[in-house]
Order: sequence, then structure tokens, then C-alpha cells
Amino acid sequence: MDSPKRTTIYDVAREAGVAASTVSRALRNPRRVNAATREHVLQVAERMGYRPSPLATALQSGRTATVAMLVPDITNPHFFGTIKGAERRASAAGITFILSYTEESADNERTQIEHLARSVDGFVLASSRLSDESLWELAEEHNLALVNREVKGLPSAVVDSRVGSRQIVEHLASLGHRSLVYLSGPHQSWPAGERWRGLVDGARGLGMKATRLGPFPPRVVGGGAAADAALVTGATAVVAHNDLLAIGVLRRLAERGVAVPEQVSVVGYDDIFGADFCVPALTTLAGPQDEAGRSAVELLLENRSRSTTRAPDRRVMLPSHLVIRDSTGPAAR
Amino acid sequence: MDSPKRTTIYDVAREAGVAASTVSRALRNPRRVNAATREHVLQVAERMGYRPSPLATALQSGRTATVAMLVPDITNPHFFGTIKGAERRASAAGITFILSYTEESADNERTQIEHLARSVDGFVLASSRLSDESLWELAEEHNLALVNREVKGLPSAVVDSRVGSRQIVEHLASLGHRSLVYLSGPHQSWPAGERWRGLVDGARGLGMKATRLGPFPPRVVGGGAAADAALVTGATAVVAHNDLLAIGVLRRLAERGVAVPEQVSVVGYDDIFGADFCVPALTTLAGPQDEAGRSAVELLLENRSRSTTRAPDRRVMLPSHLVIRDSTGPAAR
DNA sequence: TTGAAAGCGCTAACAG
DNA sequence: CTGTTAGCGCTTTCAA
Repeated sequence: MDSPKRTTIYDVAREAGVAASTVSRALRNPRRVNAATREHVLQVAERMGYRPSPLATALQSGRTATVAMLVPDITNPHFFGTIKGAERRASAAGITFILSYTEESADNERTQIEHLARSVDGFVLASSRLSDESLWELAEEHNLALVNREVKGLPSAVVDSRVGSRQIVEHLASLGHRSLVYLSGPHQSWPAGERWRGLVDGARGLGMKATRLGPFPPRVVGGGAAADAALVTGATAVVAHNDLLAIGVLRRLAERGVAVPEQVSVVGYDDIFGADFCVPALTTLAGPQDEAGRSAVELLLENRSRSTTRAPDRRVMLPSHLVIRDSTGPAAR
Repeated sequence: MDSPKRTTIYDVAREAGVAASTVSRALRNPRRVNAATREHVLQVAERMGYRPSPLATALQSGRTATVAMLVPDITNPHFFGTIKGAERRASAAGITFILSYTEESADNERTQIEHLARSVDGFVLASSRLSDESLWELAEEHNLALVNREVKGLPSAVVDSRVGSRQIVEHLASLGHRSLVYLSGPHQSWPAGERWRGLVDGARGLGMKATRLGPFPPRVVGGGAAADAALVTGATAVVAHNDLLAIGVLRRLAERGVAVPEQVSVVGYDDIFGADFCVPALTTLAGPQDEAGRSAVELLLENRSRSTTRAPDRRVMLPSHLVIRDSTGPAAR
């Protein structure tokens, strides 16, 4: 809590022998004040240890200089990069960064937005669980930027996983695999759709067969059931919705004595912490998640001024790349 | 950004045929308003979709219903649990949660605090890099709660690592180790001191020899130099400042063809994500980091009201426990 | 129990 | 270029 009394703009004004508005101007619009006056005011302010009140500024101006980022689950390492990138970008712009978790629930996401609406200038929604319709509706009232989700008319920053998925298929094909199984993530997950489409496209082009199983919870624990389901199909190559799930699959396969990559190849997405030291080290589609977070905040800042103007639907697409490690190898037989 | 005009307390007042102050009371002090009036006001507010402005409330009342958490480095998985616990607790109390990174810098930490001072009710400082003196000074003006740091007179929530360190020593002693090397974390790190003291105490009690090396950066990359330094001493047991460093050590030892645990045993702290699937799986001191985050927020909330009153120096100490995996074994020879 | 009125600290017309 | 004035939306005395 703050100390009893803070020095206000009025204290500075009195001390400097000018009006409060002049102090305000000296601080915000330096060019609209006589250089000497400004200098003097600034010195007095400095000497008195004046600190502006963001609250008062925000209440009056409507700008809070704050953005909020909503993330489904903080436990998922997938988001660390995104959060970090977003936080960095916000800090750099002197913007306060609010982080909140929606616990994978669309309702929760909506509630949080309503709750924070008047305290922030905009929202970064990472892997939003909301429907397109809900997002459009919310975008009427709020400044939104999406991460890893594309919705017509809304600004977004996504790491490609469609082209990347094709690369995965090509990689597997070159190893002699004739079919693959995709262990899908949550149904509302936009990337899950992208990945599947990319895999299907790639497979079709190469005369491979692609099967989708799931959905599975995109966490390590989901790997048990996912691996078992995959084995039933007799697949030689398994593509998991993300690295967490892939690591769970790896674990289950080891338990069951299935050799990776000799009997089954495994691929993940995200290249999270641990993907390089699990056993075998995971082949995975890596992407600049931090860039995505950074860009999303940037899109928000661009839109801050024109709340009424229909914001142009800016989309940033970041390239991914396949990191080949030890979990993929020549097809069995 | 918000839509052109939000409904205010005045709109509700007019519509309900009462004064604004009555609306305010109906919302905040339900008991100081006639039951019927209150009911009516609430309904009108509901119908008009009234949402209070946190800014205006904060400006007037001095309470922001917001806390900020400062973390040295978001990249470090060690903090995930703490952040999560803190965020959950804040959410549960309807408190907005601001997250910020200090990039391991004390100056930065101080700047952030000044910057956010007027926007929050208090700060959770996780593994603060500030000196005791700085913290005392800051505590004069701000509401602080520390995580994994104890400072006389300040509220804190820490996961024990002193008693836990003794357990580590006992574990190693029981495996026949006669000496150990501690690969230290940053010098300003409070837990590093605790851990070292715990190890020394434990070693003395058991007639073991304990050596400290470092400091090393508490990240995977720090493991290379740390492992090499440890090997030079001929130690059979290595205790790394945290799991990140331990994983780096494991990696380096593997590179050098040193068998773990046959030739050298390795222990870490934190039980982070990955500690169970690195090779060999890491023996580590685990603790309820999320509880620590939760408690810290709680301490903050307790103190919110009495800013002037010298807050009682409440300390929460959470127990840790040793998780024994495959990186420790009988002493060589 | 309710209303009127005075700000919280700042910004933004509008004059001068 | 600078001062005066009127709020932003809400809470909180003080009276009635």
C-alpha cells in the first residue's frame, strides 16, 4: 500500500509557480510548453519525487497503458515463449502486462474479459477456446489480438503449423513410412485443425495414408491412451498434437517395450523445454512462439487509437521449422 | 478498447430514481440500504448491463484490487508453480494479477516496483534480487510479500531447503558417500545460502566433507562448467543448485563418458518438469512451490487494510521432500 | 435510510 | 505559451 500522501501534480504546480495543466503538459506534451518552463517544472517534479498516478490518467484519458494476456493453462510449457515475448514487448513500450489463466474454459475466458475490460486497452488471447462467433461479438466491444488462432477480420499472430505439418510428412515419407497416425488435441483447438489439414494434404501428395485419433488431453498424461490407440492401428509413424503428448507417448511405448524409432517413429509440435533430453530426443516442429506473443502485443498497440474505426484485419504468420532428433527413423520392415 | 459510452452509476441512478450514492451503497454496502431499494437498484443495474469502473473505484478509494508479482526470469520452470499458485489465489479473491519479469536485475526490480506502485495494492517478490536493506526501505512505502526469501520483519512464504538439504546429505551418506560438492547458484540467491548451510550442517553431523564451487548460472548451460569443476575435485556426489543446472551437469557427464550414478551421483532442487524423464531421472528436493505463491498472495491480502500499522512479520514455511530417482546410487569404489 | 456535494489525480478544451 | 475550468466514475462524509 502506498504511503499516506503522494505528491500530486498540484504540489508540483504550486512549488514551481505554474498551473497544474502546465505541469501536465510539461510531462506529456513537452513541445507545447516553453522550453525553460518545462525544464523548471521537470526539475521541481524530479526534486519532489513526483510519480504520476496511472489510475487518474487512465480514468481521465480512457487509456490505461495496460494489456492483458489470457492463456488457457500456465502449466503448459508451450505458452512460456509466447508469454515471455508478449511481456517483453509490452514492457518495452512501457505498457503494464496482466496475465490471466482461463483454465481451458471458454466461459472463463469470456468472464475474464468482461472483468478486465475497463482496466486494459486490449487483450491478447492465446489459443483462445472461444468460438469464431463469440470472438467477433467480443471484438465489437474490445480490442483483441489472437495468438495461434485465425479468425476472419481479427488481427492475429500465428506460428505456421500447416506448412510445417507437410514437412513432417515429407520427413516421414523419406524414411519410408507409408502411413501415419495423428493423435489429435482438443476439438476446439484451432492448431489441431491446421495440423491435421497439413498432414492430410502432405499425405495425399505423397500417396500416404493418414489417420486421425483422439482427441486426447494435450498433456503428458494423455500419452498413455494415445500410444495404445496408435499401436492398435499398426502405424509405423505417430504424430502427436504437441510435445507434451509426444513425451507421454514415448513413455508409454517404452513401458510396452516398443522401440522408438526402430518400431515406431514419433513426432511432436512446439519444441518445448525437455524435448531435447527426453529419450529418445524428440523430433518436433519448432516455431518462434515468443515472436508470436511479441507480434500480438504489437497488433494491439497499433489498434489502440482507432477503437471506432474498423481495424484492418492484420495477420502475422511466423515460419516454423522441423527439428529432427532421435525419435524418428526408417520405417519398420 | 471500450465502446463509445459505458453505463455509469449515474445512468443506473437516474433509471432507478435514486441518487448515485445510493447505487454505490447498494453495490458495496448492501446492509446500509433499504432492502427493497437495494433489490430494485440491483435489478436496474443488471438490466442496464452496468459494470463498475475499477479505475474510478481505485482512484477514489485507494484500493486497486490488484497485486503484482515480480519474477526474475520467466524462462525458469522453477517459477511456474509459484506463479500459478499466486495467480490462482488472486483470481479466487477477485484480485487482478499483474506479472512482470525483472530479468535477474535488482535495479530492474526496483524500477518495476516504482512503476507499478500506484496501480497495485501490493507486490509478491519471488526470489528477489534486492538486498535486505533495499527491501526494508521499499517495505516502508509498499506492501510486500516475499517468496523463497526471508528477511527480518517482512512477510514471506518459503519452501524449506535447509532441512531438505540435510535429507539430501543423509541420503548420500546412506549410499556410502564420504564427501559432496555443492554447485552453487547466484551469490545474491537466498536459497543458495540456505542450501549450502543445510548441506554443511548435515555433512558435519555425519562426518562428511562438503565443498562449494561456483557460482554457476542456474540454467542448463551452466552445467558444462559446473560438471567439469566438480570432476576435478574427484567428488563422488554432486548437489546442483537447481534441476536446470543438474540437467546440464547430467548432460556434460554423459558427454565425458562419466557414468551416473555409478561413478558420480547427482542431486538437484525443485523437481521441475523434465526432472523425471531426463536420463538418468533426477533425484531432487521437491516442494510445494504453488503453495508458496498462494501463501504470499494471502499475506499480501492480510496486510492490505493496515498500511500504517506495522504489519506483523508473518512467515510461512512449507515442507520439502526428497524424491529419489536414478541419478543417485552407491558411492564409487 | 437517502441525497447532495466534495473530491481522488489527471487531462483537455477553451480562453486569454 | 499558459491558466481556468470542467469533468472521467466512483466513494464518502455530512445533512436531512
